[in-house]
Amino acid sequence: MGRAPCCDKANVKKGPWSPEEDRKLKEYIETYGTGGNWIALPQKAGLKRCGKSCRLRWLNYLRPNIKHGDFSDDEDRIICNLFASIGSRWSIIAAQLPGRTDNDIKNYWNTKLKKKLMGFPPNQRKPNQLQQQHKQQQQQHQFFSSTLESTSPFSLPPSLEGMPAALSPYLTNPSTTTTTTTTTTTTFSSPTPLQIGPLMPQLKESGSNLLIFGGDQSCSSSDGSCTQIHYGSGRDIEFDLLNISAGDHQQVSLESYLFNGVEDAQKLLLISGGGGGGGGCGGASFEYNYPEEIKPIVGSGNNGCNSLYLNDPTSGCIKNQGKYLYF
DNA sequence: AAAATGACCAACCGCGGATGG
DNA sequence: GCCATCCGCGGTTGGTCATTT
Repeated sequence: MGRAPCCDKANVKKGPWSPEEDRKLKEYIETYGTGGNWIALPQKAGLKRCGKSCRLRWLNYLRPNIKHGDFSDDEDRIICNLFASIGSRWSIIAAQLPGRTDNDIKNYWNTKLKKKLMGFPPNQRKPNQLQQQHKQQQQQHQFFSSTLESTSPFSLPPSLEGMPAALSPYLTNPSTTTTTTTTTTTTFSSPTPLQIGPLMPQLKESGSNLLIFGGDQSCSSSDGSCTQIHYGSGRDIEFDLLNISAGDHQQVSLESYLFNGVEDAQKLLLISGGGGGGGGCGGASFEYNYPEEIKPIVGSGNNGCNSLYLNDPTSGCIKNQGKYLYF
C-alpha cells in the first residue's frame, strides 16, 4: 500500500508557471495567506496546480524579498563553510542567507560553486582551454584558501591554527610548507606534495571517497572499518573507512586529489580531531563559529568542539571526531 | 548555418518527519 | 498506539539557452 497522492495528478497542470498563474497565486496568498494548507490552496486560488507545486513556486520565486542573480563572495564563503560543516542541508544554509532559497543555493552549488572549488568538469570543450584551465585552477586554489581563511561570521579563525597541520599547507600554500602531523597510528611527514598511500586508486574504484587525516583509530572492528557517520539529526551516511598511511606511495598532492582525484561521486574529506578517542577534540580540530541554530546540528555535546561522530553501531564506541568537507 | 554538447535553473518526485484525529 | 494527511527537504529531471565543432 503506497502513500496516497497529494493531488489528482490527472487534473493538475505541470511544467513552467505562466504569468497568469503567478499572478493568481500571489494575489491569493497576499490576500488570504496560505491558510496553513497548501493542498487546498490551489483550488481556492483557482489554480489547476498541485499544492506542492504552489508552495514551491511561492517559496522559490514569488515570495517577497527573494534575491535573484549572482551570489556575492561573502555568500559563496558562507555556503562553502556551512557545506563543509553540515553538508547538503540546503534549507539550513538558506536560512543563513536572507533572500536566497534552498533550491537556489542547491543549484548554485551544483552548477557553479562546486566546480569553482573542485576544479573542472572532465569534459573540456576545447583544447585551447588548457591555459584557461591552469589560470582557473590558480583562482580556485586562491578562492578555496580564502574561503577557509575568511573572517566572515561563519569562518575559520585567522591563520587556521586549529586546522590539522597536514591539511593546512596544501590549502594555503602547497608549494612551500613542510609539515608533520602525528596521530596514534599515522604520521604524515609531508613535503609537498602530500604523500597518500596506494589506496588512492581504490578510492575511485570502490566509490569510497573518504580521506582520513589523523584520528585516534580507537575503532575496535578487526578490519578497521567504520560504517556510519552521524551528523546531528541522526541521518547516517554509510561508507567504508579507509586508512591512509605513510609509506611507499605515489605522490599526489592533496589539492590534486581534492580537485581532480575523484570526479564522479561525492567526496568526503574528514579531518579528524586527533587524539583522545571518545571525548575531547584534541589539538587538531579547528574551531568554527557556527550560528547558534546550527550548533546543535554539528555540535558534539559537552566537549566544546564542533565535531562529528564516527560511531560504530556494533561496538557503540565513538571512533573519531572531526570536521569534514563533503562534496 | 546546423548539429552537437554543455550549462543553467525551474520544477518535479519521493521520502521522512510532524501532526492531528 | 495507529493511521491518514500534510509539510518540508534533498535529489533528480527536463527544458531552454549558450557555446563549440
